[in-house]
Amino acid sequence: MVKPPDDLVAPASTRDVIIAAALHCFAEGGYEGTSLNDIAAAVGIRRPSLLHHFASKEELYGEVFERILSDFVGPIEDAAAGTGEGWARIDEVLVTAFEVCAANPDHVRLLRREAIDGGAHLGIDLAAALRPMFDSAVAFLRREMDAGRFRPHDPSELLVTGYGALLSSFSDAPFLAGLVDEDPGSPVSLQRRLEHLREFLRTALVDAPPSAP
Amino acid sequence: MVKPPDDLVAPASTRDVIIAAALHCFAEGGYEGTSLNDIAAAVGIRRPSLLHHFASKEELYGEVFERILSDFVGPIEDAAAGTGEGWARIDEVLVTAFEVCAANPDHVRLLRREAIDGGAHLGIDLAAALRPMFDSAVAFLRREMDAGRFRPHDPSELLVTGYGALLSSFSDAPFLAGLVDEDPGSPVSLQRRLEHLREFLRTALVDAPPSAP
DNA sequence: TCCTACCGACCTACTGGTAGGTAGGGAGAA
DNA sequence: TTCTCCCTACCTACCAGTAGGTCGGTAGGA
Repeated sequence: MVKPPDDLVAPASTRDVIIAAALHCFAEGGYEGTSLNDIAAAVGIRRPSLLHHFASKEELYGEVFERILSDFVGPIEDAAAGTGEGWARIDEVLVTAFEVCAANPDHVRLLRREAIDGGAHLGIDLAAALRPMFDSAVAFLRREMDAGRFRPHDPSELLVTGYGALLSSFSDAPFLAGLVDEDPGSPVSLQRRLEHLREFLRTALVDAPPSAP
Repeated sequence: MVKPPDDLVAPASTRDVIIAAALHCFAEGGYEGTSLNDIAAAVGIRRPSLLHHFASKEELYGEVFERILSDFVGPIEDAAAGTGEGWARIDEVLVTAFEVCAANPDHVRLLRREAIDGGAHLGIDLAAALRPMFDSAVAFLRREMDAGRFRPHDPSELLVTGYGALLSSFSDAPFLAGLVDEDPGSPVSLQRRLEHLREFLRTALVDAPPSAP
């Protein structure tokens, strides 16, 4: 439970290696589709050794999710905690969120799996964890719309739309790769996707495009 | 493989009942998270009886997916096969797709699961099945943009965005229900969501809103 | 008399988890 | 220094439970 302070000294503790391997396996195959043997094999140890570090599969999954919330959702929350106004603020959060997603595709996939399973899978209440960020985003959007800086939309609908548009291109990447003749994870593809999302959202939100041809 | 003609006579053949139950179970728990016992219990028979109708779990899953493609993707393809022009055509497809999703939330969830798993899970190549529709949609969008009826966007990026925005609100419904204080499946909620998607897409695509206040 | 639909009993493989044991490193005492 | 003690990390062997799938048999309608 309590993290020992030797985390600072050890370069990569076995626990961390296990969590990283488990995150990848769970993202790949889901909770039910991943056996403790799979994870142990990825680490290079036997299952009982793995269970020496984590009391149960469920507990391991919980820690994996803590990791996701801290090093994936965290940076996005930080960016969202800014104080900017208007489109610039949205843009900053969008770019940050996109970069975090691009840097951690496994995180996105597992997050998505959890969302599909209801977000309250195993002692995890994803919605409750994300709700503060969601609510403040709604408040921000409403304020900006009232101030006339954004076109009027339903703020929470808008967020759901953005959420879906952003996450889907990462969580469904292997599928989408079969629709377009390109690796969605390639730099050029990512760059194009980000620019599209920014331009698309800006067009929908801001009254007049600043420099449309 | 070949559907027997007695489908026409029987009001609901055991096969169909099994497929329907399996679709629900798979949507709920995923392929790995669903046992044949679960499905058999939902139907009201024993596992061996179920395996009398389908040779294996994998074959059953395949037939479930055929069902999804035929009675879920099919109607959307039909709507997309129209000959309209400009926003009206997009709108028609969007509304149809939305209604199909709303009427078959299990289908959406299972489709989403499959997309996350890569779309080529068990002899199913989802991307290949959807690709013709996708390609013709890209061609349509490109044509309309070239004709100046839509703002310029990358057509395939636009489709991915729309795909994500539309499907996510259904596939992640149980999670999103925890973000907003409302059942996303309620009629009023669905209506608002659809109107938002239409308005949002129209704003982004069409140069000037036809009747903005 | 078949044939279809169904069932109980059984099989093997694998699941999460436990029991018990061992190698090795550090601390302390002689 | 060396012997002992203990603790951590890991192992093999095993457990009960459940997975998908097979076998042999039966009830009942055509």
